Amino acid sequence: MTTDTPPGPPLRGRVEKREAILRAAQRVFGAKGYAATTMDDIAEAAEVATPTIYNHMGNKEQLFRYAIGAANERLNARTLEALAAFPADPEDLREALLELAANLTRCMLDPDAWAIRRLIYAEIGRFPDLFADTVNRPGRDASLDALAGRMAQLAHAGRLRMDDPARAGSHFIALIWADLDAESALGTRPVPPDAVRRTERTGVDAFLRAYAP
Amino acid sequence: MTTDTPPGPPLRGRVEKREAILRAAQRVFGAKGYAATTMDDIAEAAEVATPTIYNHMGNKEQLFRYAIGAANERLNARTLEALAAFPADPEDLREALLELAANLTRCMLDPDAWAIRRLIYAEIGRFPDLFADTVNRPGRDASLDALAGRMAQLAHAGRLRMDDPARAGSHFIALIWADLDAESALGTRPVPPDAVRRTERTGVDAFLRAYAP
Amino acid sequence: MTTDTPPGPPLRGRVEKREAILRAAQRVFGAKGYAATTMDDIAEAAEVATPTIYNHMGNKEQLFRYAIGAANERLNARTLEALAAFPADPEDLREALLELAANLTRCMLDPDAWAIRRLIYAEIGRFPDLFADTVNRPGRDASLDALAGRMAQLAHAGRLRMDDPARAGSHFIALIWADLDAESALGTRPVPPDAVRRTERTGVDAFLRAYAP
Amino acid sequence: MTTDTPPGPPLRGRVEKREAILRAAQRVFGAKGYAATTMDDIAEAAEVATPTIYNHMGNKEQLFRYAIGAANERLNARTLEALAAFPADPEDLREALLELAANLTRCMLDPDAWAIRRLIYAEIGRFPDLFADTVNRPGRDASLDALAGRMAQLAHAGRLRMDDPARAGSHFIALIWADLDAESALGTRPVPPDAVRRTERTGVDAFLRAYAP
DNA sequence: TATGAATGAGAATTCATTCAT
DNA sequence: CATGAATGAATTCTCATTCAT
Repeated sequence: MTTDTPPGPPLRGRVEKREAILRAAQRVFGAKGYAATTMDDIAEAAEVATPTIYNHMGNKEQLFRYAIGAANERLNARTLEALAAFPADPEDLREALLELAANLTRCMLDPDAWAIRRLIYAEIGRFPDLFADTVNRPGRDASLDALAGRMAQLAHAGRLRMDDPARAGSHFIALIWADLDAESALGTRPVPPDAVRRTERTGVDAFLRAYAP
Repeated sequence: MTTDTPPGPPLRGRVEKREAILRAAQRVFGAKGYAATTMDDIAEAAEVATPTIYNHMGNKEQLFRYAIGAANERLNARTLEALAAFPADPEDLREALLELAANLTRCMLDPDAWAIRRLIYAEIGRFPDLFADTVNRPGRDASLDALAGRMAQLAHAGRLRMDDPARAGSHFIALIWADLDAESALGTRPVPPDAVRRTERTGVDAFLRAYAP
Repeated sequence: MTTDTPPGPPLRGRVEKREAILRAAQRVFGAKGYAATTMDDIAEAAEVATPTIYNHMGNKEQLFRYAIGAANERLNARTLEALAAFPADPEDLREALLELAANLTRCMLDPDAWAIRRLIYAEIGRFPDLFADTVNRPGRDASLDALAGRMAQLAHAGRLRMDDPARAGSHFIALIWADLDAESALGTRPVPPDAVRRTERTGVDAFLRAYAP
Repeated sequence: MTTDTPPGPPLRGRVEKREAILRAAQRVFGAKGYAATTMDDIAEAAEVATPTIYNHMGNKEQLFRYAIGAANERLNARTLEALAAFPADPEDLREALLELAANLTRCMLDPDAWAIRRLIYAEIGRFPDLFADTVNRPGRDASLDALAGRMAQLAHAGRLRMDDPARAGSHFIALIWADLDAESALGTRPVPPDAVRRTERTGVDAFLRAYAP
């Protein structure tokens, strides 16, 4: 075949290299923060020459945005998955909520999730739109909406009682998370599984006391 | 009289210089993050020559620790104050909890508090002991202990019912804070006061439903 | 049929590509100087891929030489043309010299000519042979020789009086050019036509006073 | 005298360092051009650490402007000196003009002068104001004004005849310079002294023929 | 003690050039 | 041949830190 300009994504060539760069960037940025991470660090981690990063990503800031965006997408997908697994009309509500809580804390305690969260906290000053555009909008909002939907279903089914399903969702998250952030020293210290379980259980129970009909 | 501070805004004595450096460091670190802040930035903000900072603080890392420590102390004092203001045996429990909630969120939404929180999130990777030694131990723990004490008092007085006062305190904080972090875009966006009030109110009410006898 | 040149302004054949590269190189080198010009700049201006330049021209230095050479050739041709247009035995000598002066200054004030002149000034340090081999020899020398020939003719015809026709030619050029270089800010500022005319006229008149019999 | 600056010229003070940097910059820029000169080159030539250059000069462009400005000043001073040495009412006009011519060509053929001239030609594209602000205004204009003044004096004394002294000055310069630029290959090749003398002499003679009363 | 000046060690980014197709 | 991708080697500029006063 002659060359008939391969149609499709304009970004051509070694897609694998692009992927490797993004993965490496997530890893290194997550470990060292934005400013302390050098492009050479990432190049080395990705096993690529430094200029290759510039060819693919433009500059450090762009790379950061791409990396955050990609990581966030991955993480949000897992959160939505956890929510999707929640049964429409659970037989044992407490049991179902406990499992949901376990799934959610697992997502939130994941080292990658912590890394991203720390990065966003750290850099929101210099990337003010990052939170709104990249993180909150497509990620957190979607998850909270989905959770609110579940809450509304439960209310409609008479299993819970609430005025504002979105608020109930927030409260659910707040209660099962409680002070796990402090316990894990912002993700830098593993939390013993039974401490997590206990936090989830007491959270779910408080939630049920507050929202059971 | 030792120091005859020359009139006007001019050069200060010894201790005042140290104070000025610490204040400047809190301000600049808080605004730009650790790595993006230069010693010259701080020197300029403190109206001091750069080597003076080294004379007083040793090096950048030390300065950071001192600055975080000082800021944290100030912030914690205010939190403890808020807790101390809680009446021992409130007449109207809901009213008292609402006021406590308002005091606590005021502390937590304070721009300085956000700046410190962001810094700690950002740098905990490179200052692993910072959280444990400087922040959590003398600060958060004290506050949570004080709150737990209040909860225990209320339980003992039969106003609330709970197994674990510390946990109840965590739940209280969690509920009145709910998603104020997202609402304020991690402290980079002001939250309308009535949104804060609503969050506090729904939080307090959920708490009361969960913990009232 | 090997090439099925896609329609539009598309890829050219072999020689046209070489031409396009040379033209682009003259343009870009002329605008930005040697060191500040990147091969990618030229590739983009020539609508060619960068390696194609290497295929055709070897390397940056070679390309520079080729480009300077080609531009110089073009410019010199125009100068020689102007000289050729000078009548062998002009009726009105002053008129004829004025026209010659106008033709020559037009060549010398041409933006392309300025660009090349600036380039040569700039790079003669790093391309010492450039001036001798590429510019002076086939270009300037030829023009000055031709001008000297004209002068000799005029002397022989008794219209002018001189010892050294080459020197007279230099003086002619010098006088009609006078400080047009400064007036045009080395070619970066247009000179009003009547200022040019005045310079030519006063130059020609001084020349005639100096060289008329 | 407190400080007896350690022996030799090794460690300098403050102003001396600035001077050394400027001298080195003139030398290196003059030899290699703006873009091809690195700050490290200059630092090495000045026996200074690279950041010291930034402390003193800001950045490369600033340094270039300072260097050009300083060199230009020096050169112009010498040109004005040459003009000042011209006698108010010379006994032998031709002799005086020959001496002036010799002084002027000496200034103009000076390697430093050539270096600056080449730099300005080279960089006027990227420093459009350089010529107008730094070079032409305080330098060339002053010299040409002074020369025009001399011409006017000579005209007033009846030694020369002219309409426009400034133009006569330009013509003088043009004639005594003639094609010395080409002869010296833009300053990269020494011109034998007697070739210079001959150019001056023929120039002065042509000038006298054109402007003698 | 406080400071203006100096510097060694990087860091982001660019560029001429070469592969592999 | 032409080209998209890749890279080693700079280059400008910054910064924490130290001297010398």
